[in-house]
Amino acid sequence: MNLKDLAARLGLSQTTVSRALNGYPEVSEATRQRVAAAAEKYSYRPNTRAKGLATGRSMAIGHVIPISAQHEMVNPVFGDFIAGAGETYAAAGYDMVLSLVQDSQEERVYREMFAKGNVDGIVVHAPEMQDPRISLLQDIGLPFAVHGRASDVQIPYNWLDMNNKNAFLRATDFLLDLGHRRIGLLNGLEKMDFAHRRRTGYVEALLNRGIAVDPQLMRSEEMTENYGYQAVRQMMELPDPPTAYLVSSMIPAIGIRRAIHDAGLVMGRDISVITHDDDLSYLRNGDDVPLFTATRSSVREAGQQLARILIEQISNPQQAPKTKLLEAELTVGRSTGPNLEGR
Amino acid sequence: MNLKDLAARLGLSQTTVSRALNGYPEVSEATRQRVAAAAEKYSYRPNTRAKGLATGRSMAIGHVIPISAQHEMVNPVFGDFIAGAGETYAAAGYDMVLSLVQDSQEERVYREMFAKGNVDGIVVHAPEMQDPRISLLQDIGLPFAVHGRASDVQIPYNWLDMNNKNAFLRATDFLLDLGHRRIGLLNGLEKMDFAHRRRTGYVEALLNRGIAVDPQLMRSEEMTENYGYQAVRQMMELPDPPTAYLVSSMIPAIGIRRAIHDAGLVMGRDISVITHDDDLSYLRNGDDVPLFTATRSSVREAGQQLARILIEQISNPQQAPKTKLLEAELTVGRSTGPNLEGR
DNA sequence: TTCCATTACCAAATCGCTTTGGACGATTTT
DNA sequence: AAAATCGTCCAAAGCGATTTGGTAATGGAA
Repeated sequence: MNLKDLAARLGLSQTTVSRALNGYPEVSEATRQRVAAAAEKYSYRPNTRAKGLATGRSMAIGHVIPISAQHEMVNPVFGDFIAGAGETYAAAGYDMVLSLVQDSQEERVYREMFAKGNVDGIVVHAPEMQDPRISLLQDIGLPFAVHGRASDVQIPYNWLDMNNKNAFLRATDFLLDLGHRRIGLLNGLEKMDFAHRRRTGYVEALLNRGIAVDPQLMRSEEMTENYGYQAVRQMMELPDPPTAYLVSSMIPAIGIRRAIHDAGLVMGRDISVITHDDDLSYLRNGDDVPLFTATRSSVREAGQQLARILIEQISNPQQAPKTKLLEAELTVGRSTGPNLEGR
Repeated sequence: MNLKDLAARLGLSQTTVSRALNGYPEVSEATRQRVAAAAEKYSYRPNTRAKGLATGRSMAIGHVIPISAQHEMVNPVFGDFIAGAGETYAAAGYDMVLSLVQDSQEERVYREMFAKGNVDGIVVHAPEMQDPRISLLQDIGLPFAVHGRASDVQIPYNWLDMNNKNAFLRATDFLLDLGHRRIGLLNGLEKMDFAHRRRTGYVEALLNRGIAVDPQLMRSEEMTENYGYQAVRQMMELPDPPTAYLVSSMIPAIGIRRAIHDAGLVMGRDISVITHDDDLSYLRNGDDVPLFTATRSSVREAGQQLARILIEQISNPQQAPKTKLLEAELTVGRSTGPNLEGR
């Protein structure tokens, strides 16, 4: 059933039917009702491509998920983020189109998306410190919003970020207050902007108390379970091993827990752990009492809000870019306790 | 840059330019070269919507991800699956469009997708035993392929599944061979087809050896870490607790490990665990030696292959449906050992 | 030399929608 | 009573591609 058929069946012109369905005023209330009823009856839905061609808009938003050539890893956070974004899109009538792209090909893909015109805007995932994608998108003039920020990019753009620095500063403070002085940092890849900010918070907290930063206690890798395990095993071998660890995600935190257990120690008593918790749906941090002490910020909510920002930008292109900084909350679980060693 | 402009710049008609770019024979080799060069120079890309309108195809494939209203959980497997599918789509020139939908709304969404015509085919995720989506899609005549199967649906359709029954039969046999007689099953939700098949394999293996099936040892829930933990804690309280567990995914397996540790026991010595492992990129089962004994089958590869099946079906609509059954491999890790109790 | 394929191109129709620029009575204003 | 306004509707022109149904020029066969 297309517009032509529907109009014919109603004895009206396509113009009138189209206007009736799209809420234009130059249609009498009576015929509007009649049209709506018929559209319902025949379950008429305007063809997306035709509508897009006529309006110049595609009612779709692109998410380009970078796949690093070396690791071929999909960020586990991603599922929940798009679940959040998807809710917002659905409510606003947008589709979501996904491209998984080798990071070397990203520029080409963005340009193509624009040229082919199959999205009205783009969400940029996993920004690096000096991310070339931002100025690229600015140049080609495709509306976009970034999940995170790029520290070294100065032009204004839409972003939504968690206050990474503050979260890790507070977490480090919390450990320091418990008497810990040797604190291991298991960060994400250092080129990622969030990892850089987290390290900054950690370092600042230490320096505030006059504690030297020991490079041996800082690691930076892709956040797998095994990374958490191996890194802690190794740090435990140090002459003066950490009594506490700060880690960027629940997944390596689970690896840390394994390493602690394997060493015959008890997490929260012998060794403290704080993790960042993205509040993933399948990896809840305990149901009643949180398992890990954690800085928590829902990535799903981030998805919802960022989608909203982008949609606003699209429907109002000359609007100034919007930004939003979410604060993580520190929830105390059973993975932290006072430093029992010496002093 | 659109076709009209490009044609004008070349002093050719739109027809000829279009034909040159799409490889039709009625264009001289010389002009084809000239057109290709100009297209490259101006980085011309045909507008997707216009092309789609003209050809009647959208070059996009829909993935409808069901979100259960109660749990609001995104299946963790999903990220890796679409990473696999995405590779195939990219190579074949298809886009991927995602809809996250409350499961109550699924029928409406499928019908709309068809009516609006914004996908050429659909991948059905997480089929249940008697899944109404399959006959629905058959009815509305939209090509589709299912990741998994629906036991109670008899009509032929495209699917790709892992041999769930056989995997769990072999895993159970493996535990029985090690002398275990009390084996707990931590399954996924029983309404899901895969969970039903896995239980069938488990039950069959037990019955083959004349061992009675104890309902107290079988659980069926959404596969979170906490589920694994709680279920095992509870089963440990039984008068005659299991000496081994079989679990449907790595995530609850991690919870099981935690429960075992918390009880002061050692996994692989005091209690054996076998998990199914979807080979998720961020949750590898150990780097060198597998941590868990596991039945493994790459969900990413499943994505690749299922996408290929669907694309074939789309480009050749009267072709008979294709099916593919993947066998899981049983890899022995450090989570299993002989039953030390009694006998 | 005439006729017929073949080659290489083009004008215009088409896909299904939105939107522009009227048209035509009925009502209100002057 | 004539003019202006308003409320409803419509025909036709886009949007940017593909595709149908041609035409003119060339070369070989009859």
